[in-house]
Amino acid sequence: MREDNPNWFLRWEEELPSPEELIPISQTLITPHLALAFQIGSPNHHLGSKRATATYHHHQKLQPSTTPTTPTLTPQPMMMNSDFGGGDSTDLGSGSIGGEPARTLKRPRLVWTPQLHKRFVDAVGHLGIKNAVPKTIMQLMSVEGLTRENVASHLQKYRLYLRRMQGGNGSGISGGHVIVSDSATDRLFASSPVPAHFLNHHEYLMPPLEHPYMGKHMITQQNQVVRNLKYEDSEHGNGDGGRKILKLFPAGN
DNA sequence: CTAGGAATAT
DNA sequence: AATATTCCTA
Repeated sequence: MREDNPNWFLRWEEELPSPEELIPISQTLITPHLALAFQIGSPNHHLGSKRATATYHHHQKLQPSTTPTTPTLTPQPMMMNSDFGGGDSTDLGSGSIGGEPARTLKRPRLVWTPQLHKRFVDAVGHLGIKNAVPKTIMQLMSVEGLTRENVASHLQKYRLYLRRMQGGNGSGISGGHVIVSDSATDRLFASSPVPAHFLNHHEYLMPPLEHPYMGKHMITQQNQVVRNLKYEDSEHGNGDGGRKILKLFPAGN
């Protein structure tokens, strides 16, 4: 029962409760509008204590691994499970009531799943260092609902991770495989191969691979669904189903 | 005014 | 620890 067990993930996975068992608690019990109107931040009570078994708020649509037809990304802790017939229609804050999109409503904390992170790394890897900035990354990832801030924050962390790795490890990078993986913090980051550009102190070199998608839809808004991206898929620790356009939560719009 | 990035805050 | 928000600068 160690975390260093290479199978911990699988084991953990098997013990995951069925989705039905963990979706009941949700912030969607209250429509975004009502919540806003009544100034109810979130159904989450802020326990002044320290240890509070975080009750996951809000759920997402299920993502059948064998059915990549529904590339709805799940920001929630749940990856491909066994069989699960398309259980969707769990409209999150899609309260399209009145016609006023529940903007100004606090989005739930984004959970960077390995899948999401993979997209992130892919994007960063394909953009050069020069172009790997929050906005661009966000656009390339084309995850609906993902904000620039989300990416910026993650990018900051990611860079710290890379730095830590350059300094205290010389024989880290070998064709894209890093061997250092210690802190739990690094687990997520370690789940995706690190693009060489960021590790090698390449000052400023690295011809940014132009994507046919880039430069096309330079939308300043994040509510736009961009084109399909073709991502290479290398299965590593996570069982990845399919990837296309990911969707976080049907909030805005 | 927009956006990146480090520093803080939760 | 993981994300979010704030603050400063380009």
